[in-house]
Amino acid sequence: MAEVVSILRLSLHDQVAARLRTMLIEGQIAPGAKLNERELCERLHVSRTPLREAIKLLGAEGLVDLLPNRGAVAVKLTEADVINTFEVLAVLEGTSGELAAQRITDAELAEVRALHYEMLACYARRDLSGYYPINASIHRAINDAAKNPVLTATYRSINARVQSLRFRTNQNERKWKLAMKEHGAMIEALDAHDGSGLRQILMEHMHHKLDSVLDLLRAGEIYPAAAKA
Amino acid sequence: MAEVVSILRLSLHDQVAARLRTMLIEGQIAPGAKLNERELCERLHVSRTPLREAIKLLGAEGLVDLLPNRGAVAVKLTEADVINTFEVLAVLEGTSGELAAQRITDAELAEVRALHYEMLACYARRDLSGYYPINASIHRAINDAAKNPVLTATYRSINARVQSLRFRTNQNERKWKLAMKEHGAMIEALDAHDGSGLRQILMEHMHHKLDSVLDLLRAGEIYPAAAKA
DNA sequence: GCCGGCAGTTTCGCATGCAAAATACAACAT
DNA sequence: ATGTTGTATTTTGCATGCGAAACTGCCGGC
Repeated sequence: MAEVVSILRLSLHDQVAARLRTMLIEGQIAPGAKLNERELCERLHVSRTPLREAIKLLGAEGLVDLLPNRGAVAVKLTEADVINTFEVLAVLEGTSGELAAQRITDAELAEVRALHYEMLACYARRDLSGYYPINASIHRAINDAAKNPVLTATYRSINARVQSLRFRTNQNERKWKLAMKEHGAMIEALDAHDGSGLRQILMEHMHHKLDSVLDLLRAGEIYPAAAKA
Repeated sequence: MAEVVSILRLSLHDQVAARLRTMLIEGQIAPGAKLNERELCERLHVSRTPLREAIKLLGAEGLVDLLPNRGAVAVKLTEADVINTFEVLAVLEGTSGELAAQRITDAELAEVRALHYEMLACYARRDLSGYYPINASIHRAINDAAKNPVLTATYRSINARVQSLRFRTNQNERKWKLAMKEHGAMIEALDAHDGSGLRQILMEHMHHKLDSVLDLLRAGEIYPAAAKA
């Protein structure tokens, strides 16, 4: 009945996986919640086969836990999980930076710089909703400049697991200002093609982000009692 | 009719995935080969549903390429793919070492040392088939000592993609000797809890391994014409 | 002689049906 | 009242069926 958008140049299970991923990241499916097949079938207007295939995919991506004969639940990260995940993310992000500083082209650098200024504009206006996507674009651009698809894919996949948390951290003024300072240093390091410098900056940047996320977690704003399913 | 081993405490699609993974890694399914559903169904004595779910999983793991409406093919890594993969692996392995040096317990260290001597014994006898699993155990032990399950899982997953290549590199004497020397340095670094030192050693170790694999690739012993599907 | 279109066959993707496992609930015994 | 057990319902897992897309070989046109 509803508007069935039918750009069927993508296989159904991929579309389903994408929708579920969004729902998980945006918290429409709460952490720890059970993924009921029948219910999701109705909500997404698909049959169980493609849905099950999509769920298997998300399981491999680490967004849901697959319990044998008991279905799937949205992962509920413990504090330790978050710390471990960020530990890996920091390394990957740092590596991206190191390689990007060595391999970035002038055109790419110009684009990163442009995005940087756009982001500063949002910061000046304290426009959070404009800020987020631009910030993400910058990090993606650096990642791309590293010219290593394996690295990019790995980072994306692991990042997706904590994206729902990162999504919700509302910058306080002090941290936001610090982040902007760090971003300025990133541009300088890229300019100088200073790999190890950029590496350091990005790893620190990620550690600060971890702090924000942990604050949020400890405040219990995500879910009251943190215990892994 | 055949002996259907039925330790059905594991879901079928997981068993299928495990078997396929082994077949891919050991080269029973050649790189670039098409995975025919019906054929595999018969060979593995399962129906298409669990098989398809398993294939989706391997797709997410990066062991097969999923072509929409055209099934799946075993990945055929180009030289660039291999280089990119090892670039990431080197970083992850290096990070494992860095963290392990900081976090390893005395008991774990003792075990690594024991494995190290076992490996040296195999080297002295030039016993390759004994050498490989012990070598793998050492790297796994270091990985575990890093106490970061996310890191371990990520490493495992990416490593699986090139495992089939690593499997086949037959050490020449010079490289083998060098590897032993590096392994000695690893133990020293672990002993000294020298994180950045171990990190360096492991990254170099991986780069040497990359060289071996690339030699093999260029010699065309894996597949004649290297071209990604 | 070569290229483009057209059936036949194969292979894939999705829907559905059925059986087994897990869960929920209730009645019973202690 | 509580713990236990037996039963009903839900939910998952696997098999199969059907429609559609892609590959094969062939024929005719240029």
